[in-house]
Amino acid sequence: MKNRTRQAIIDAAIDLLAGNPACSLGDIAAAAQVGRTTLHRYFAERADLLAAVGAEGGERLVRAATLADLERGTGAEALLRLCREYFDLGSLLSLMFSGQGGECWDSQDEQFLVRVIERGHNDGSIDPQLPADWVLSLLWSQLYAAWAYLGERKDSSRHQVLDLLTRTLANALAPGRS
Amino acid sequence: MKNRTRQAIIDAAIDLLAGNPACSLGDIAAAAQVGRTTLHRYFAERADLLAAVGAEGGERLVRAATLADLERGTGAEALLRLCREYFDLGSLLSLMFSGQGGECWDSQDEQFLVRVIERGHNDGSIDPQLPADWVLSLLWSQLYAAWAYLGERKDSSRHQVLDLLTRTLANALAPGRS
DNA sequence: CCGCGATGGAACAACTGTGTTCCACTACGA
DNA sequence: TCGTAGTGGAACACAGTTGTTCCATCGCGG
Repeated sequence: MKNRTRQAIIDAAIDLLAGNPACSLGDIAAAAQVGRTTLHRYFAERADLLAAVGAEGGERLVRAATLADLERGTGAEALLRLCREYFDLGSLLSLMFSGQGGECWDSQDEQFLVRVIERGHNDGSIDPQLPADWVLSLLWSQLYAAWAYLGERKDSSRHQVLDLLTRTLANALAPGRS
Repeated sequence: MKNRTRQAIIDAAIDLLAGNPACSLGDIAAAAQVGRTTLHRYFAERADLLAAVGAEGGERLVRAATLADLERGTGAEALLRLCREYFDLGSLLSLMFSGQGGECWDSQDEQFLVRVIERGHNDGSIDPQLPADWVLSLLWSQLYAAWAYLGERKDSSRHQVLDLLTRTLANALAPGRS
């Protein structure tokens, strides 16, 4: 099963690189339960593996965005649905946030999200005083915070943390009560 | 001026480590406009430099917390003042957030902040449904987001970004409008 | 049973970062 | 002028990572 092995390597790479972007290929190979030789057989250079990880990450992001059905409801509702889908991406979040997210983040996708936020500006569900790119920064940083929070405190359930995340994010984006 | 050199090295280390926690000592020495030999003369091992950076970071954090005068006003007001002070710490934020913040983060300081947040729970300025440690995660993640946002978009002024940060953080912490 | 694809291990050279030693240079005060 | 503290450069050995080559092993279908 060639694809099997390839996928195992990419999955392990995502997990390890999320925690330590400078981790060695030997560590990744070990985590994937694969010899370092085999890893090099699939990805000749480190850069090749990073590219594959970036591509995989990009796919997962697009898939999550599709699942979120961003056209439906108000801008804020769509963004919160996206937030829930992204939260399920797990350690990929750390990789996008701390690592070189530029590798897999398509500016086309970003433009799409900006339009969703602007929809929220117009329908009154997102404070128009918050620029769209600031809202995106906020989304990513809170996603990362929630993921890290879940990792540190094993006693809180995934659902509880997701609830905190959506509550604070929704509040942060809501227009003032004036 | 021995202290002069030492401080230049630490400052350069904070700036460079914030961007790349795995950067080489040679890079840090160059950024500090100091020979690598001199760097090793002040900090025999890499760990020694990291410890000094941690100590410096801890001092700056405590100083910022003191300036914020956390005993005054409601819990939320105190936290927002702290946020403003922390924002001025600049690249140190990245180091605390992405890097091994555990090096300089004193659990005693953390307990103090937890009490401030609990004060906010009691005086009605912070949503009691948000656990104190989640509020802290939120504070750090939004601080980091704001700092990164400012770094990417040189056209937005420090004041504008700080305004966005305090607005969204204040909203996120506010109790529900029910 | 044989061949073949996939794999893992061992060994290697090249490179980078680290820590050390030694020597030369400069500034400054006695 | 001399001595000394602070510094920088060159060179070295050492360790870890990387990329490569070669060979041995395992499973499976012909």
